[in-house]
Amino acid sequence: MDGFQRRREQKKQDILEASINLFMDYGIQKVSIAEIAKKAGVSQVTIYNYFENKHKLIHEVFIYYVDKAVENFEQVVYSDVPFNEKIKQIIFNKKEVATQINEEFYQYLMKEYSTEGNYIEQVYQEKTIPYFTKLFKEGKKQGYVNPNLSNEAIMFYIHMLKDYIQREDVYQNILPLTEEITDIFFYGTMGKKE
Amino acid sequence: MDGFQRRREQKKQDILEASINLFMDYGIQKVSIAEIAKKAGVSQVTIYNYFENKHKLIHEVFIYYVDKAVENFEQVVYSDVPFNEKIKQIIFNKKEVATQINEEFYQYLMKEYSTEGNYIEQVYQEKTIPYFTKLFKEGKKQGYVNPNLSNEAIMFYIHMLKDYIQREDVYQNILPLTEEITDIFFYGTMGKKE
Amino acid sequence: MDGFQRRREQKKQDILEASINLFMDYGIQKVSIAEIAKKAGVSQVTIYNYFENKHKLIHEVFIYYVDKAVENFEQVVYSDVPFNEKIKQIIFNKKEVATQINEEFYQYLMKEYSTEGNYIEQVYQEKTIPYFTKLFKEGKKQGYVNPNLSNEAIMFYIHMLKDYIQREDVYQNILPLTEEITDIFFYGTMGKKE
Amino acid sequence: MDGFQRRREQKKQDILEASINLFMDYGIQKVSIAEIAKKAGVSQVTIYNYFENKHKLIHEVFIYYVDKAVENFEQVVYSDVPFNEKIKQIIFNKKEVATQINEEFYQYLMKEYSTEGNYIEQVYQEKTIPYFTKLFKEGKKQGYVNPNLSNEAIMFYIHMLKDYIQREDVYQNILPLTEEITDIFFYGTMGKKE
DNA sequence: AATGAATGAGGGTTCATTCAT
DNA sequence: GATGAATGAACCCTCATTCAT
Repeated sequence: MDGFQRRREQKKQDILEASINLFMDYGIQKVSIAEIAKKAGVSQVTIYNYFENKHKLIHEVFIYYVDKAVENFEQVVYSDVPFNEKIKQIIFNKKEVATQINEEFYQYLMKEYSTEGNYIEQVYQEKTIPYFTKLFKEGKKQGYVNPNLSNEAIMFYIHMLKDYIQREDVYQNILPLTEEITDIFFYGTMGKKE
Repeated sequence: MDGFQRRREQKKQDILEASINLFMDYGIQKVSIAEIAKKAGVSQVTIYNYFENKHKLIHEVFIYYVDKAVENFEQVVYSDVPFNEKIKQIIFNKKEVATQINEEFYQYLMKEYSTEGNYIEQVYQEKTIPYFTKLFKEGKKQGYVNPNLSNEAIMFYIHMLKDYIQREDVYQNILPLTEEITDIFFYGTMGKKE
Repeated sequence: MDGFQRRREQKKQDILEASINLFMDYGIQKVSIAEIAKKAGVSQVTIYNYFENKHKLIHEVFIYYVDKAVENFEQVVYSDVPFNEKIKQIIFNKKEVATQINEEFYQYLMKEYSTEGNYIEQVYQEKTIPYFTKLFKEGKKQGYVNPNLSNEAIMFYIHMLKDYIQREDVYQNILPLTEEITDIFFYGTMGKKE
Repeated sequence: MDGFQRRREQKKQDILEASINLFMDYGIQKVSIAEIAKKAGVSQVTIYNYFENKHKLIHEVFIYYVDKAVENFEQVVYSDVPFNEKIKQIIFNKKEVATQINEEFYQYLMKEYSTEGNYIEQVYQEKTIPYFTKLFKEGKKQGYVNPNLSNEAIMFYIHMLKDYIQREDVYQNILPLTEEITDIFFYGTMGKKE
């Protein structure tokens, strides 16, 4: 990649990063192209040169985000720590984008167009589910997961925890509860067997 | 309340109902005053006569929504069924608005202004927490809740489940998992003690 | 029609008139909604309140224009003057909009959308052609039209003359040639039979 | 002309050809510099290197077009066929650009600036009119043109026919009428003398 | 109190043109 | 001389809000 290419790629990254940050802070619809342009330090038209229109930009931000999330997930799954540690990391590692998508993102895209849903579905089938399967097999072997439970149900719980905790308004308040929350995840409200 | 008053009150209700429905379906920002007016069968200006501006309208919709939710919650708590049934009802009774607010609502209001947060906080302190406390005491007595767990942690789980399941895109897919999900809530991923 | 209705109708007319004048002078694409608004003495948004979008406005201007033209044509056909006089009037009466549409109008609409074409076609079948038929029968009886000629060919000539002469840049220059032009129409370049 | 010069000249031609084709198909205003650049296989800036700005480009396209038209006209006039054949060729030979300019071209340039008008006027005085004079003298000698008619009037007819028939929307529909149309041109609506 | 009509401000997008390499 | 990248200005359109009746 020559200098031109590299600078072009860099600028694209800048715009994507500016977008993602603003979207996270203010939601998608509230953020205008003008704002993104300002934050990325380019003119509005430059954004159009790279992304054609706002929806295409959102789409690429979305892909960028999903890919980063999956990559992150992969790393944790293949890391060398016990099962319960992995779960904790998956659930609580904020900013290290999630296996599940931020709600407004998701809902926005689901309602407006369906292409994005396909991408998510595909990534899901090809990557997320296999990782989870591997993970749960491990969990069962280590005795953390009841073999009678379906993978779906556990995945649901993990997604939910991860997604919910990611919420700006939630994260702040539950940090002191981290231990208890993981405990409930493993042992339920009834508590540990002795 | 005389005829005038009553008709006035009725119209206000109509507007609130129209608003809440549209907000749920399309999100707050996508819904224009014109659309609300049309759905409520009044002119735009009438909305302004009752609510001053869009933000005030949202605010009142919000109050309306929270009050309804709390009322609902109260009923379940005081109903005559075992603890685990109550929990199931709280978590899975869709449409019977929640103890927790729809995310976009919340985020929107949190970001824009802080007044609403105070109201929620107040309702929380005065109503929601006491109900939960009563509920958990019951749960502990019936053996469903480990006495060592803090109320906060359990409330966190209930809120999360309720809120997450309320999501349009989620609800459809997890209905068959209902039983398993409640099981995990009570017994954790490790499963029942025998 | 009450005062409200009348004023509304009046304003709509104002906008249509402003549009048609500007379109005639500068072409359709060069004219912005802002300019029309200014000329009609209303705000841009008012135009949108009446016409939804620019294309719909153009469409209505178009209908307005075609209808006026046909009406005009009808009057001439049913008037009480000899055939050759009628032809002269049809061809040379400028501003009294034509049986045929201004080119840019036509081309623009033909290219962009096809609905308008249908309307023209319809008016053509239902009104213009019958009037022409009547007119030519008269012309043949009065000896101005060779019975061997098809109506289509004569209509072509009339349309052409009318349309061409309507052109801003042409009209000015051919006024002194009026007589000769009508002569050529009736007698050809070869000239009168004696 | 050396290699450099020649390649330069070639590129200019490419741009002019690309422009003229696009202008004919979509009208002047609808065609962007970007589109021309793409069709000509050069960068936008290259166009600016050759033509300074869009208006200058249009101007040169215009000259190019007029010159080609006159050249074409000249060929027909000096060809070795009878008068009526020449007329037919002038009028119906589509694509072989005309003695008269395409309307949008003309109107656009007339309205925007006046320089182009001068060029046309000049070509007109120096070339077109002399050719026509020669042509009509021939026509009169061969008995096709009434000697009492002014050259202006006949020129008007020819221009009009040529220009009108060039129109995309017209050309398609009048092909079957070719014979009749030429007949009317020579003999008028009253028909041939016997 | 209620409405139809009107508007200023702002958003997404396009385009002729210039900058930097 | 040629290009990819960048831009200011303008355009169509929407929306919360106000005016006039």
